[in-house]
Amino acid sequence: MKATNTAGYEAPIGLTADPVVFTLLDGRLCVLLARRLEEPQRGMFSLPGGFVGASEAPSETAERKLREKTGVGSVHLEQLRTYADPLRDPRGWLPTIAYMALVRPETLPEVTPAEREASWHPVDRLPELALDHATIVDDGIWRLHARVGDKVWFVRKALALLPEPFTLRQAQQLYEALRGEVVDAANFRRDMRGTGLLEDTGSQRSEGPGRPGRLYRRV
Amino acid sequence: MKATNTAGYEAPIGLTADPVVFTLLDGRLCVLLARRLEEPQRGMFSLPGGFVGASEAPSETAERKLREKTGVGSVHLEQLRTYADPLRDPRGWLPTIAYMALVRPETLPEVTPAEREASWHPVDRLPELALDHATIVDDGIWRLHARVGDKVWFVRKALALLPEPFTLRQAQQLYEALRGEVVDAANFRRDMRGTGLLEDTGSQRSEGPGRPGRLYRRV
DNA sequence: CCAAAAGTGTTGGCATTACACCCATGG
DNA sequence: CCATGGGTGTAATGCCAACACTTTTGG
Repeated sequence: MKATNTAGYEAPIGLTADPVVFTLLDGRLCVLLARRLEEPQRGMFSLPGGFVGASEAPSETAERKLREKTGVGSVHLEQLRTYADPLRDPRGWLPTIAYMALVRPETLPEVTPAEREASWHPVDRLPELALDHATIVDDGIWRLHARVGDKVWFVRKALALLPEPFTLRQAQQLYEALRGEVVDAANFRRDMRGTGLLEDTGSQRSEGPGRPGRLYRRV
Repeated sequence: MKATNTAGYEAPIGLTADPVVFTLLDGRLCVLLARRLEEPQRGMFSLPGGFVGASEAPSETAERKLREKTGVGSVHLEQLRTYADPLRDPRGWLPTIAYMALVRPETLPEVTPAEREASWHPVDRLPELALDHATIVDDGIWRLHARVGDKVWFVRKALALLPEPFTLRQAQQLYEALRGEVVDAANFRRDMRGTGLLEDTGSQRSEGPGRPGRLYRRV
C-alpha cells in the first residue's frame, strides 16, 4: 500500500497507536494482548492498538482502541516511544506510537468484544507477537522497571492496583513483580513509611499462616 | 493539505524528524536553530528537521536534515518523544519525532548552508520558535537535565564536548550548565574520580588567577 | 623588586543520610 | 509461620575548613 499527500510527496499510509497495558495477576507481571481479526498476521496476538484518526490525538486513539478491543477504559497512558522503521509493517510505511499503562486486572471485563480473546499474558511467557510488538513490550517492561524504582511513583501510580486497604506485604509483592527483583522487607517498609503517602488504618488482616499484617490506605 | 492511502483512509500528510541539538557556548547551554526558508512561518527560527523519506529510518532523517541545514554531521541521536497533535502544524496532520543530541560548538561550520542562519541560541533566551518547537526544546532540556544526573552518562557522553585535556573545573562548569544547578566542587571531584573513567595526565594548566588545575583525559 | 592580598584548585574530615543485612519479638 | 520493629555496619552524600599554588596589587 502507498499513500501520497496533495503535494505529491510520499506519506505514511497511516499512523497507529499501541498501548502496552500491564497488570499484576496471581503475583506475576502481565501484559494485555488481543488476537488480531485483521491482516496482516490475522489470528496472532498483538497489542490492542489501531489507526489514529485524522482529527484525534494519538493518546486518545490508544485509549479508544483499548476500549474497543478489550473493554478496558479510562487509563492513564504514558508515551513510551515511536517505532517508525519503514519495514516494520508489511502493509507499508506505518509508524506507531507506543504508550504504557498500569491497571487493575479486573479492569478487563469477563466478556471481551468479538472473538479477540483479549487476555492477560505473563511477560515471561509471551506467545509469538505480531510485527515488532515483542520489541515494544520489552521496551515497556524496561520503562516500567525504571519507573517503579522511584518509590514515590510506585506509591502514587502502582499502588492503585491494590484494593484498599492493603498490607505492606501485598505492596511489596507488587513492587517485586513490577520491579523485577526482590527487596528486603525491612527496607521496603521503611521506604514506604518514608514517603508519607500511606495511612495506617489501625486494623489488621490475617492471610494464611503467620502474624496478621497491618492494613494501609493511600492518602 | 490532505493525504489518503490506497485503501481510501486518511493518512498523515507526511512524517518529520526534528533534532534538538545542544552544546555549551561561553558557559551557557545552547540549542541549534535554523531560520525557515519554507512555509509555514518562513523566516522564523525552528529546529533543523524535515520530512522523513519513505524508505528511511527517522533517526537517519534527523541526521541528514541536520547536515543539510546546518552542516553538523555524525552525531548520536537519542529519541525524545513524538508530537502528533493533529493541529500542531497548519499544513495538516503532520507528526514529528523529536531527537536529542549533544555536540561540540565547533561542529557547526562557520559558513552555514544557504540563508538559514543556522546558529546557537542560549536556552534561557530563545527567539520565538515555529510551530510547537518551543515545547519540544523544553522537553529536550528536561531530558538533558535528567541524563546528566547520571555521572557515568555525563563522563561518557557529555564530557566529549570538552577539548582534551581538560581541568576538573571545566568539567564542573559543563556539568552545571547541562544540569541546571550548581554542585559542590569537592563532591564533584570525588564523583569524577569515582567513575574511574578519567585519567590524570600529570601536567597542569593555568587559566587566569589562582592555582593551576590538573589536566585530565577520558580513558 | 618584594610582600601582602586575593583568587582558585586540591585535599581531607565530619555529619547526615541512605541502604543492606540480621535478629528479636509478637500474633 | 510470617509480619513487625529495632539495631548495626557500610557506603553514599552534603557541607565545611584547611591548605597549596598562582596572579594581582601596592608600596
